[in-house]
Amino acid sequence: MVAALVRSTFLVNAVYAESAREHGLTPQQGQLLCVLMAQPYGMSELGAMLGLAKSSLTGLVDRTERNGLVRRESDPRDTRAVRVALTPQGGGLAGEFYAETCRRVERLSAGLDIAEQGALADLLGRIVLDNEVPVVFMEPEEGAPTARRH
Amino acid sequence: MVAALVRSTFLVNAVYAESAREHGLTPQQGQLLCVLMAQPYGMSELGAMLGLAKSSLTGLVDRTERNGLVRRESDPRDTRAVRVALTPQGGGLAGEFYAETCRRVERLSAGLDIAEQGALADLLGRIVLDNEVPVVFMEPEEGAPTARRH
DNA sequence: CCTGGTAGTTCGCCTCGCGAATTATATGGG
DNA sequence: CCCATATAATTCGCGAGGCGAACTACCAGG
Repeated sequence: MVAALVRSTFLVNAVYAESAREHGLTPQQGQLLCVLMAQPYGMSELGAMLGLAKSSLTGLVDRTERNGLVRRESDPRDTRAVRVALTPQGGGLAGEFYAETCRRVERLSAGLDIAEQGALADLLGRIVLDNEVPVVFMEPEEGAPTARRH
Repeated sequence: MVAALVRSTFLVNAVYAESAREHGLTPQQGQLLCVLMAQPYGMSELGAMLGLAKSSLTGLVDRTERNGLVRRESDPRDTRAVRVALTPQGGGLAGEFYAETCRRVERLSAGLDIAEQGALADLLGRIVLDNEVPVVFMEPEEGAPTARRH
């Protein structure tokens, strides 16, 4: 089991990275865009979600901002804080990247029938829930009652 | 399904990276050690297996060698070539890292019963097989199916 | 106020990954 | 036998990514 999980991880990683590359993104920048599709977040929140140190986040947002995909907005409630939001361009790219990545990941399981895909989704979904994985790649609103807000 | 797969990928990644870190390894160096547990390989073979460009491999092996975990041996059959092998120290560390990582990944699925773990292993195993084997179906470029070059 | 916590940034250091150019060796055809 | 070409690795320069420590600016509670 472990081996299959780890190997599928490398497989999905490779697919994710390639999809990002073809959209002119690094995997990290792609991940950032996907997280921000839901809503803007502060730097600290992003750091927690992506599992990065604050200083790493600063650099990532810097580079992504330099590419025009993301914008730092000042938080009216707290002068210190910053809200990172998608620019229109970033939003468009995020949508395309997300959709294309989904298509490719879906293609990986083309050898499974519908029931098996459902079973896989259920099992992995439970692992993800049990381990409290941050929402780095959200569900587009399929039937999974995975209501977890922050 | 896609979302659960992607999110579990990030989860396993994080576990892998943390296990590596606690063994004094980067994830890449850990991966290199794990590959070499089976047998020594040439640089080109390693590049294909890990999905890295030659120049990236040189650096990775340099750093890992500098840490005393790996050794370049000259190939008697081909003076140009090099065989990368684990040092005794590297072999020991590889074993520990591998075992500990397995333990942690296993722990991720602690919420599933034995039958469910079996089902998950089966489904993921099929995905891995379906997508990793087909060296067959490839023609447009020089690219291999699982190791993507450009 | 001032004091302690919080939000982000900056800095220096390293790892990683790539492509292009380079070196050295193999090998096959003429 | 020799040269042309292919192959195995390395080197170089560049940029992305990640970290911890130190720093700045601001919030809040007393």
